[in-house]
Amino acid sequence: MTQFAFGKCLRLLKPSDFQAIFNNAPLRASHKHLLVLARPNGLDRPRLGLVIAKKHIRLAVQRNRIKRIARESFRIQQHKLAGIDAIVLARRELDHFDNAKLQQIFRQQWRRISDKANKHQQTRQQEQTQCQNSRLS
RNA sequence: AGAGUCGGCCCGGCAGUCGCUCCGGCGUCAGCUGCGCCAUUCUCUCGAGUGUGGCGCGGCGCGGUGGGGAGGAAAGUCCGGGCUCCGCAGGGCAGGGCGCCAGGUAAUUCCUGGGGGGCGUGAGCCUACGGAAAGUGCAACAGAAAGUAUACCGCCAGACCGCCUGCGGGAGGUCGGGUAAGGGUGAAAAGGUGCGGUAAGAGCGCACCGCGCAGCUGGUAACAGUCUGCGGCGAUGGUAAACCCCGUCCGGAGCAAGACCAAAUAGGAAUCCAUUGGCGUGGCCCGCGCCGGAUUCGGGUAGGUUGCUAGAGGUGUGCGGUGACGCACAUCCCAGAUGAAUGGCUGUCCACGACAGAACCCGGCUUACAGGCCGGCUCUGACU
RNA sequence: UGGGGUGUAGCCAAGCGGUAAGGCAGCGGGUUUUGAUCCCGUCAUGCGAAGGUUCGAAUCCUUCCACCCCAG
Repeated sequence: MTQFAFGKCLRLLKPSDFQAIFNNAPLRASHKHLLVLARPNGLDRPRLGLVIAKKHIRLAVQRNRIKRIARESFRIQQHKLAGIDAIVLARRELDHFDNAKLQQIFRQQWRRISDKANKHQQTRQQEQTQCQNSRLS
């Protein structure tokens, strides 16, 4: 089952990678205890970054747990998110959910991101075709 | 059996499946890259540069495979070290820590053993426990008086004043005295109990207890004593987590320390000479560095590599020691990430799983915490 | 991860061994026809929490808790 691997090429590794998404994130999915920012990266694979602040999630054990669940969920869903860079930001009280509930929340957010990504791509294609049409006419 | 106390150990187990990270070894048809050799193209200053191809070796990546992968507190950062840089970490001042004694240790404010004091029937537990006769200070309010102690009420005899009288004296007032037994205040008022003593009282005297000083004995010492002698004890009140004194220890920063490779960008950097002045450096001074002159060419931001885990290491046995611990031998290698791994899901078993996540490494302390296992000892009850 | 700092009423704060100033806000009353101004009074069960030293602690000591700042 090699297609579900989650190596270093599927993660955001540099501060510049993170900064690029914070500066321009056309795809957003918000939840009461969670925020996902994303943008197309022009690659054939998705990449994930995690920002779990100590200010919001106090205990290191809880921060680790949230990161594990987020990565696991991303790993399962990676084929629906191809070509997208995503950052997950934790908000306050995200550690109040158990593992099953967290997985459910993440699955929901990934679906919303992939839907928006498809729509975004369509609109861009439409814009391009419109441009071409207008130029033709 | 119940209650208690001290010490040691464990931190869900098993199976399946999908992942992460490090290490070893294997493969690599195709991918990226370094080095060497060979062949060859072009250039010319004719033995160098450049391009292409082949072979070999290596690295990255990829694919199998084997193995390792959080804690007793990984936490708080309260102490102590190692390590690294600041020239050496040296002298003085300032500042700070510690504080019964002896030992252990790399070191400590830690640990072990001992002493004093307190708690408990006991096993045991707790203990910032040097000095107040070096000096300075503090004690609000209350109280007569709060440190060279003190006379408010009271008690006592005396002198004087007038009053009553059964002429013995009695009650009252004033005056200057005696007194620390009694009352009252306070957190605290300066030995206790008893007998004697006295005008009333008082270590004023005596007995016992307590206290102080000196000696002797025991102990390395702290200290102890049915020991001896001396002192009536207003000697020497409390407070040093008040200043302080005495003894003892401490240079400063911290792996984001530091070292190396290096796009970009800027014009400086290194060595030697000079040491008056200016600037800088750990809190300050001594000290040290820079600014000046001469000579020589490299410098180091993004990013990467390293530091980075074999250590005051674990386990076992023997020996020394009351013990902390030390010595010897054998044996084992047991996380090393870096946008940051050590996990998800399913099934199953049970005592239904607490507190909680390594970030340079150790030794302690403190705080959080569901439960389980083992051993020593004490008390109470029953039976033999 | 390392280094440093701060907690006193709803807010801003002084005090740093002897019964917690002051200002703003709030509440009650007075002045005024009413309001503003002004005047008077009131508001901390105890100084982030728990122990300890002391006769006495916001203050001194110890251990915790919360918040903030600095360094890639």
